[in-house]
Amino acid sequence: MTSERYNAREAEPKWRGVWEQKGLFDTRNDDPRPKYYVLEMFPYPSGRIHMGHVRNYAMGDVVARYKRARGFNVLHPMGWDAFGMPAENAAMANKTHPAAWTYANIATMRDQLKSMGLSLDWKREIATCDPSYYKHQQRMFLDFLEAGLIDRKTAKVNWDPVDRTVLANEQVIDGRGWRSGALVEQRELTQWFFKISDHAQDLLDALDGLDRWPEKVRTMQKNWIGRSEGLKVRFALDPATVPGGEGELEIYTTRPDTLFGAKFMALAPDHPLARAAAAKNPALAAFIDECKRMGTAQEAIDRAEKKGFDTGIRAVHPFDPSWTLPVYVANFILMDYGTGAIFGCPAHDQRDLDFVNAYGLGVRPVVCPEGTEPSTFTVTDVAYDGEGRMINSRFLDGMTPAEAREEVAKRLETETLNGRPVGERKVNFRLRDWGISRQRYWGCPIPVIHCDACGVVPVPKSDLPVKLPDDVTFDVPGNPLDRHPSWRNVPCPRCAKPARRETDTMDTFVDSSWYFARFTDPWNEADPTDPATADAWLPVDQYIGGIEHAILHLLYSRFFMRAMRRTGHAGIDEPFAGLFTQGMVVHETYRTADGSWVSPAEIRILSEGGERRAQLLATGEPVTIGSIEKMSKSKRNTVDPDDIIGSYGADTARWFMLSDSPPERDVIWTEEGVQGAARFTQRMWRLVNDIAVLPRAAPAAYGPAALAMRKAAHRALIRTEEDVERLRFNRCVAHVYELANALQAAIGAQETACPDDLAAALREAADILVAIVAPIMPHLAEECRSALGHATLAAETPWPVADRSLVVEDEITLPVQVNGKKRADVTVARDADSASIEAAVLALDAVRKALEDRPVRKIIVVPQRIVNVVG
RNA sequence: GCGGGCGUGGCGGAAUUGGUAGACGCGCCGGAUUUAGGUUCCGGUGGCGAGAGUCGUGGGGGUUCGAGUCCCUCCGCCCGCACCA
Repeated sequence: MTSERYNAREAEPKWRGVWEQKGLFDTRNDDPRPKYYVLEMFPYPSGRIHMGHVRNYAMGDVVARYKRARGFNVLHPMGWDAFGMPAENAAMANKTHPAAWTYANIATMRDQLKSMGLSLDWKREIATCDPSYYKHQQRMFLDFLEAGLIDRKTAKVNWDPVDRTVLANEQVIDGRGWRSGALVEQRELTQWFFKISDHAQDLLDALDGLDRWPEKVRTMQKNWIGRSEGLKVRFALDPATVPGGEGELEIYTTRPDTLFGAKFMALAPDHPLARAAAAKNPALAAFIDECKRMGTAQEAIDRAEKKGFDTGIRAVHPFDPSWTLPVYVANFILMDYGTGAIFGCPAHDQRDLDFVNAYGLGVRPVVCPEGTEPSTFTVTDVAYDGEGRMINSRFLDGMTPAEAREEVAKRLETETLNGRPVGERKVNFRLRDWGISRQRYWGCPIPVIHCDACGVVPVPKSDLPVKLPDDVTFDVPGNPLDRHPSWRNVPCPRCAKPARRETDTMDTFVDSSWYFARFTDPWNEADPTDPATADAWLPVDQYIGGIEHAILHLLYSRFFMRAMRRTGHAGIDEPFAGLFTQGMVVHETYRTADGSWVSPAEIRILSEGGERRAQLLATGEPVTIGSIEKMSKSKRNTVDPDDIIGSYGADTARWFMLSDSPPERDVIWTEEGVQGAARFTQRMWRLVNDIAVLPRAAPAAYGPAALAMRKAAHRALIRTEEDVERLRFNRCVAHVYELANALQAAIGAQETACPDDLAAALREAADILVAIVAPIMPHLAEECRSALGHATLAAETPWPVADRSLVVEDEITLPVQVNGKKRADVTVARDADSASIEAAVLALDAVRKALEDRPVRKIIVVPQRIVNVVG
């Protein structure tokens, strides 16, 4: 009976030292055991770790430690997503260098992560801002360029006026830059693009094979890729109405079945035909200008009402030369989707309906819902986009829309205009190419040189890396590389004449698109990967991170893996076989009377008669308890992991993080919850010490109490296995509590000396308890294992072998229902047949009473489950 | 508007996937130990009822011997995408 408390502050560093000294978590590539690669999304070195990191890395560490105990060769590495804007902002604000700021943050955060007791292979640590990393990224850029995976083109791009850089479509959220929050403008710039859209179909198809990804993420990617099947249709233009002899207008539609409901054509404001018409029509030109002004901000586009301008051009209906349609320029048509032109069918498209209602162009329904009389079917304010039968559509009448689509496609494919088919089937994707050029300093330089004579010349691979110059300043806005002559001006590698380096750097999402592959062989100086080693480790078996990367990082990585395969750096397509997206850490918010936010560390919670109140620690001033929100600096509702680890220990923080809330949901951080977790560490320690003093024995047989103990232990073991495999950590925690409760009850029930059989059962149960706690609270597990007299470390102890025969009961107690309501229990032999169970059930007083003399109509016996008597 | 998810005690959540609703934790109530306790231990804790019971998983309906779980319908909340032709 020990009265000594478990001292996490002393024990935790001690055990970490032992693990490190024995190199327990260093992973060898030549280890013959089956591999398991578990990876958490690597952090941006922002300064200090936050509770979100603690949650993320605690989850990954449980998986890593569990799989290691199960005999896998586990790869569990850590690195730093170290390029990016905040380092430049810090450099501007503090007159430091981005590298100095970044590496200092890395040093701090590495220590913090180490204090969590994570079983990481630190020998594989990488930082993306290190030339030893980005050198290989530049090499792959050149390989991709050779393989035709990269394009340089002028395109309308998203320009962030605050960060003064280009953003990818994926980085524009609600029309604003994902970092700066500034309204994004559209600009024409020459940029480097990864041709991700060439892989759209493959990226879409392969989603079906990612069965260990959350359905939600797959759906989001599916929608983002945005495949649609349709028809390109070329409309002849009435020669009398065109500005400059244009003969035709090509549109894209997914609803060719509604062609007989067409009421107008519409062009994007920057469509060539619109420009040509505007050249001769000042009013139209003014309208287009107005659209463009609106168009600079994505958000304005979303809110703008439907506006159009009649160009006076008439388009000829493909099925009727005598039928012409007005051609409008409209503000809701996008130049970069389809062909930048549409035909409008108001009856069956809400947008088109709004448009004709504004311009008085009329509506003609061509699809009639089943059960509605065609002659009375009208569309006024709400477009009908459902199924039905074709009407008002000549040779299509009576068909379903699907049949009509096929019929129209068939006819238009064979019809010709100017010697080419009028219609052409076309699959369209919403996914655009990935623009990677950024006008920033703190990123991976794009390894090309611009020569007036030779054009774009790749930097010879032997000259890599193209290192960032150190001597830069951030006192003026813009890209310091642009104004660094000695770095920028270089001879052309091809003709040796004066030339200029590319001063754009790569989007930081490029850095994170292959780091998981680099971890497989981070020491390789010659190549980005050793393909055989990469293929042996990849795909990542379990990837864990936030849902915010559902599209950006995960889609880019999937593309990059394919590109690496094409260029011989790996042999697989999909980087992440299993993906888990964890929830956020949230906390109550607090405000003083004047409305300013107060941090949890500054207040005291008082509870009186079930009412919770808060007051300021310093002054006693009352504080309002507000809603539960994501931890954020602005609302000051953060809790510093250092403080928690300092006062309670890493194990308590890890334990609480994984208790209660399912890992995919948000977890509410509460002081009471942490204290509960801390209480359990002490309880576990006492329990283990109580058992450690019991005699060691090898009993010949186990009595009922000992057997019950063994059953409880093996049941907890089996359930924990199931739940760790499915990442249901909250249930794992519950199993631990249940076993601890059972152990405590068994010890408490002993009034005299503990018999040998029970002592042995308790020791076995304690070992199992330590084993199932170990992945979550690894330091405490070591201390307990040592107290129980074992010489080996918990971290290198194989997972206990569950005895499944123990959890199979000889006798089982079945609930007995009468007409669906539980009235009794019946205990029968496990393999009792239905007839004997029925007899036993009918003999029960409670059953006879519940039946109230009604005859038994039926008895349902569900083996091992339940009995229901129907009377 | 389109797509996805969710709704269970005072709170976080379990429920073997159609089979005893509320595991486990937090909180709360009572008792014991303690000079004291923000320690530890024991007991209790969905509502109503003295009790046998009875009601109960957002509301209503259905399928079934049996529904938190399946179907229909309504209500509420959350997330993602959004003029994509």
